[in-house]
Amino acid sequence: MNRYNFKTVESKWQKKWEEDKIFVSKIDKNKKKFYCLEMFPYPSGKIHMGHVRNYAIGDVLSRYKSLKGFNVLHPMGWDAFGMPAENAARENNLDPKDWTNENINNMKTQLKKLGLSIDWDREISTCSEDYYKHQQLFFLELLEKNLVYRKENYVNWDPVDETVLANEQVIDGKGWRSGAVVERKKLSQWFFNISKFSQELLDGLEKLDKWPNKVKVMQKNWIGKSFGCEINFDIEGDLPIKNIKCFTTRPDTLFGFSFLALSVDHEISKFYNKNSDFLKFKQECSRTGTTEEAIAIGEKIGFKTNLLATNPLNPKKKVPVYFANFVLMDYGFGAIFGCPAHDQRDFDFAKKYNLEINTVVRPNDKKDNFEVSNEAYVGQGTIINSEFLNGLEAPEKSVIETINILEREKIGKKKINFRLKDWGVSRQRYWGCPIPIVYDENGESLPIPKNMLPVKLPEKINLNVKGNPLNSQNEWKSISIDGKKYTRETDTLDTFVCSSWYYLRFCSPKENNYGFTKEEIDYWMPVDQYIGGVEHAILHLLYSRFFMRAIGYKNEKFNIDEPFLGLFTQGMVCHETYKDENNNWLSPNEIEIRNQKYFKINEPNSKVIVGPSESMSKSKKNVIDPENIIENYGADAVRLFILSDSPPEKDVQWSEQGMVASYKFIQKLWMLHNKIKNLINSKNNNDENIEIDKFTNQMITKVTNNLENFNYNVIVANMYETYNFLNKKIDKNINSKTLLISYKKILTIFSPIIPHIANECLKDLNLSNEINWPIADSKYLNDNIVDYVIQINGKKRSIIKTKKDIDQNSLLNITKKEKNIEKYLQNKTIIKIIFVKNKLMNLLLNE
RNA sequence: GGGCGAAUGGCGGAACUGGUAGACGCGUUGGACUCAAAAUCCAAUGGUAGCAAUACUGUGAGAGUUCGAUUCUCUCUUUGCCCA
Repeated sequence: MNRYNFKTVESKWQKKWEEDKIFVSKIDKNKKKFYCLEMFPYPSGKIHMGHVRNYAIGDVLSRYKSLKGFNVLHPMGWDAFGMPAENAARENNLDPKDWTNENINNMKTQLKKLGLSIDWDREISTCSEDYYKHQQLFFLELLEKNLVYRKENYVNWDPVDETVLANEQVIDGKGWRSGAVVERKKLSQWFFNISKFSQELLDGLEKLDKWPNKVKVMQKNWIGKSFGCEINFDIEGDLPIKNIKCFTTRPDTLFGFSFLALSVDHEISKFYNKNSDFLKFKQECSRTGTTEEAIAIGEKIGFKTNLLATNPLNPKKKVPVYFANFVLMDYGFGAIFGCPAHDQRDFDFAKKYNLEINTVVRPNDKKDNFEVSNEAYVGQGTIINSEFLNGLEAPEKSVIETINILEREKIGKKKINFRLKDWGVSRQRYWGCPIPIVYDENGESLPIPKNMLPVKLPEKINLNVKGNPLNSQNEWKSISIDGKKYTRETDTLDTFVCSSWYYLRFCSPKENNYGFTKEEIDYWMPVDQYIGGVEHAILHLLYSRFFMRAIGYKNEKFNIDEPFLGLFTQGMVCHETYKDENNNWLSPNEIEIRNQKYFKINEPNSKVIVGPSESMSKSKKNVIDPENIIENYGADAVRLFILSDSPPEKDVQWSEQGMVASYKFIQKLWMLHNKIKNLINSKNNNDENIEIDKFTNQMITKVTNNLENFNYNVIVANMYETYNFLNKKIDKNINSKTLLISYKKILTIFSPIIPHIANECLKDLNLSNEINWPIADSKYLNDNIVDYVIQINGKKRSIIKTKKDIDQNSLLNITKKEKNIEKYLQNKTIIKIIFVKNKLMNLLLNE
């Protein structure tokens, strides 16, 4: 018997699958389709353990569905545009395209070594012209449908790098790379009108019953529908301003109105553009962040104007108007009415500027003379001090009632507000999809004629310039259309645009005229199971859901609204963290463990501080490279381990010991296989061994259920159980025919997890043809002997093996003779019997 | 601060619709093989008491519903994620 050589076996099968085009998918209308998609990777250079886990999960599902007879689409591609390529290219004086393509080749080789059942014929890369030219056409289509527009917007501007920063690139108000203080700058940018679909995107969530609830809740909160009212406040003062509009969700607290606050970007600010105090104030505001969090924590500051606002419900009352740093132009109308007693931000502001704090809601357990003191009261209660609103239940009834009054008096209007803002898609970067727009000499924008697409990205250009490298490409920038000269748009599209429709492209990867064909998406779409990290729970998924609606908008031929029928979010791969005595991170391969003590390798006196297990990251050095692991232990063992230790939706701890155990288990399977093979070849004709049939059929049921519910870690346990069972039984005399039939089924049900060795074993016994997912035979599922749990007063006292479907009295008679039960029954009477058929009998005795 | 989850041996985790808690793996301990070690194999392994049969106890804490609760309800504690 030879030792199992995973290297030869795995590469043999991977080669065979590729040569036989096993995973190449074609439309087959006689078969039910199954579209399994994992989030495609960014080609950073190497795969990491997170990829291994993600793709292992998807591969198990794909292989299972194939065996079940589905026509499976399981493609892979590359999210290949984006900043890392541009940065890496700049640092190493390379071309982003070369860098990216090299990484793709490298990662593809690595992925192939995992033995994934991927249809590589459908491979796509978002940075290839073949892909982005269709995206440019989509852009123009959306523009025609008025779903794309251009507007001025504030961005985080790094004055040293002369570049726009994403929010997460601003750290403590400074650029992540240059360290320069970030400024707010107004830039003209392109926007997708996602907010047009706010309500639809919210309603669509209801249908997604195969999505994790938490993701739906996150999306719902992100869309942030709120019910309220816009109110027009009359203004008096030294400016030609008659009124200001505010949005509020709490119009019922209007009698507590004590100031009106404006965003520094409010249109009224134009009257203060020459006021140096105001400009100074504005500067100060831009320093405190604009995130909602920064506003909640930060100090509330204001700039007082000479304007007065009138309370529409109480016209005698006039209150000051301020500019304030906690009012955002993005929300409502960039103006709020301040009610300090019932909003904490307003409260902080009022305290600072000595403004009135008028209580208008009391908690239900307080009296009408209740007054807010140390903090705003935002809970439920009853309206007080508000004339005709007094006594209303707040906020439910009082809000509706107040809106009715305001509408009747023509002071305000009911309004639904969404937190979801339009999607800014302009990026001042080179390595992205060019926006197919040109400008005439007046700066008016014009779409590029469709027959002039694609707008190709210029290649091999100098990236070591400040700002967007495309800006200095004068030759590329100038273009003539119908003899007239224009300048190209130099912004490129956010990479989220690329990933908003790639799943359509997988249906028609080679189609040249359009992003997809109707026939192909009608067959394959929607994605039946989408698998990826929860970090994309909001943006990527929301943008994709929007993009389908946008393509389908005013387009009768396209009627997909939800691209992903099922969603599964897998957990992260974690590892312990290590530091030396100087607080420097250490990587796991700088560590050795002896007698449960940690040292630096070859330094027995060194100190290593073991930190908590955290998700693998380069910065903490707690990274395990999949390439080495696959090399040392093989793909089957890695797949087995990465799926074994935790449920797929939860984080998993990487453990070297666990990895070794999985490797050893693969070896043990091979030894068991050889034992089984010998037995089968011995042509043993003993009586059929029912036990093995029973076990196999019950296992089929278990594994099938576990697959359907993503309990992949339990399937690994089922595999060990099966091994333990067979390893024990195999020494006895078993009918070789029965064994062969069961063994084939067993290998089949575990093959999605460990495809190489499973196929090798099947092949070794000439079982390779016609492999289908086995169906459990119900005659083996229902035992005619069952274990009855016998309880006395609710406590388990015995287990009785008996015939199935026995009646209560017969069971009671058997029970009474049971040795361990007799003693409990002495001198007691049974006052009640609870009898659960084929499960349990509980005897209640008097005391 | 708000929303959504989670809490089970030394560790990772099982337990179908309320019905044998701890499957399976890791680790640990003991044994076999070996001159020895590694590897492998066998056995034990929630806690307490006991030679044992067995008994008591036990799923973050406290209550409740129930013949019966890891599972359902309420309160609390800790913790994770998301939004702030």
